[in-house]
Amino acid sequence: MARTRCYDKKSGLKKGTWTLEEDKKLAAYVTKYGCWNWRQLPKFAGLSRCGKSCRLRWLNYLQPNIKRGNYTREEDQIIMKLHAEIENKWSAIAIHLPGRSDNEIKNHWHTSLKKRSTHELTCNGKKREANNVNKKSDEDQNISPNESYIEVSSCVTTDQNMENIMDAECEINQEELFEESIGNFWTEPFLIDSFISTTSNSEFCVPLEVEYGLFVSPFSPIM
DNA sequence: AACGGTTGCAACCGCGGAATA
DNA sequence: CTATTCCGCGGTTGCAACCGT
Repeated sequence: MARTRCYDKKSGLKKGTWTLEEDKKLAAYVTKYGCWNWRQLPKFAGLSRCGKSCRLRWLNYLQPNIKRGNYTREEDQIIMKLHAEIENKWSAIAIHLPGRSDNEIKNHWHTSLKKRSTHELTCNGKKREANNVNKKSDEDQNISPNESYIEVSSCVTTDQNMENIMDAECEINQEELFEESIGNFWTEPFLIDSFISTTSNSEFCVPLEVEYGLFVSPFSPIM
């Protein structure tokens, strides 16, 4: 599944699959002190990793509100709809799917949704062609080509309710989303709780600014 | 059972933009 | 204004698991 472990002699930094030990260290450190500086963080957290790698690992895997497992039909529909609108803006799409990282969404798109989308486009094309025959009558009834298209594209949205759900989803106030995720962050019992309990604070080196609260990340529990 | 091809996903890489000196 | 540093994003890669023959 994951890459085999390797070591970059040039930089002296480790690459490849993260071990449970590394996960524990990173999760415990970020939870306690926040991500005040990704580049410096691994040094203080006692990790032989580059900052980018730590950031990625945290965002895609260790973050407490991260949702794992199968995508729901709603999630698939949201992704496909947003991708049709804004294309490969994965981070923007991820905003509409709390708990899913941009990387995860991107992977999901490339592995399954892309094929489905292509298939459905083909399917729509055929339907649209067929519908062109009836276009004239639509115009007579003051129905725009778009409306007509939406109507026949049942292949994409077989359930009108789903469309409504998605539209509502898109209108969710971003502040609410943020508050919700922060709320979950602090209140839900997470895997990392056990990490923290098993990782003593004394294992970390902490910059004075962080230690004494001179610098506080907005994501830090110190807040 | 063995093999080769395909799939799913974690992780890396390079680039661009924002922030800072 | 320029140079440098850092972060975030999107594309790509590599590998284990799965599947079909």
